[in-house]
Amino acid sequence: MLCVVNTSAEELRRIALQHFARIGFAGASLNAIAEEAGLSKSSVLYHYSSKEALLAAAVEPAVDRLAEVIEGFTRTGRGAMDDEFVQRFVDLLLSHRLEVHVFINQGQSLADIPAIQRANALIQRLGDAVTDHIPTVRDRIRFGVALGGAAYVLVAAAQWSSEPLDDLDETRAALVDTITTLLADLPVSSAATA
Amino acid sequence: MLCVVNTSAEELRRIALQHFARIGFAGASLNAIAEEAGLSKSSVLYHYSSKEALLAAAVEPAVDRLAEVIEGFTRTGRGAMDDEFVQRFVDLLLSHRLEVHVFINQGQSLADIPAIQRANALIQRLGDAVTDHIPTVRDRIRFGVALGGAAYVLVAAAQWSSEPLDDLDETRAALVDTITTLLADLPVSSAATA
DNA sequence: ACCCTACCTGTCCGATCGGTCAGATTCCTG
DNA sequence: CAGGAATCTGACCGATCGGACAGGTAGGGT
Repeated sequence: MLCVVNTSAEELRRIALQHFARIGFAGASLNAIAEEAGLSKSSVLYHYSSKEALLAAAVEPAVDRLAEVIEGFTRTGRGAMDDEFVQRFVDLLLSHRLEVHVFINQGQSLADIPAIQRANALIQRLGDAVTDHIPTVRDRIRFGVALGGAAYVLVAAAQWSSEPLDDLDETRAALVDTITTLLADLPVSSAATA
Repeated sequence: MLCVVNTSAEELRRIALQHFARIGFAGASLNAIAEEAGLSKSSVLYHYSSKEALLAAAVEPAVDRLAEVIEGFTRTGRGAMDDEFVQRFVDLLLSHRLEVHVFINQGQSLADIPAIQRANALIQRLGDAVTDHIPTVRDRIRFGVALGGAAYVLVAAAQWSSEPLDDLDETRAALVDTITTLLADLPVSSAATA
């Protein structure tokens, strides 16, 4: 026990996250995860008491970051739809795209897992805040396309392209630019492009 | 055999599609699908020879439509990024959002199924066409956010909201408007907003 | 009446699932 | 060196998976 953070546990978390994102939580098997990590299924269940615990450990850091971002948005009210929120959101996607992909696409079927439940509540809160501030269907869809599309692009890039993020800074800038463009006309984003 | 299209088979297709979209193909069980349809697992395997065949039947019509839309886009070349393509795409999403959700999010893990393979090839072809016509990373991401975001919004609406599409016409108009806005600056869409 | 087809079912099978447990191995610490 | 915690493993369990198979039932055409 020399390491502060166990290397096997951390590698398992990484591999498991890829499996959960690729074939879904229900479809992923502890055996396959263990095999890719060079361990046995028993060793996986030694580091994480259950499959659900493994999922929780895999997504929890991302949920914490999401909580910070969304809380920073809802706390300051409607004036918060500025460049800072967009940049925080894009950075969250860039550093935790697999986790976001998991609780975006499997959030409903995994609602009984506390960590996922927390993520669902956060997204729900963001949606409610948007619904309150943005009255028209058009603007609400614009908001959804902006944030959802950004999330999709990163996941799709990871799926269909061999080298998705070779130019990370340019990708980040392009995402911020795109979202800002879509949110510029929204009533809630008076200071967006200023 | 009075019906031209078997009612049980069609209802199974519908229910199975919901299960595949919600918990993934690997996680969905024939038992659960059969139970929701009021049948036994054996009856499911009578109408569809295997689980994969059920998936293929569930997504195949949507893949056919996708082929038409993408073929119409790539055939006419770069000038095709007009309102007509956007409208066709939005209509495809509105009428087949569950199917699109399936082969967008599980296309890689289900690549050995012919129908999914066909969908993957189509999306790949669309991506290649975009990559050829759109040189800069910024514009490519803009394109991905537009189409991916539109797909995401409909799926997310189905997941988080109880009544997602009460105002279908307005939703359609808003999606077309949003995508057109994002694609207006792209070099390939000279006739987009004209 | 007959059969034939469509439709549905229960039973059984091998494989795999997540999870438990007892024991082996390693490795730091005193 | 001794000992104890940390790590890892194989054997095993009940449950469930997709699928094969034989049989049962209802209806329509001859």
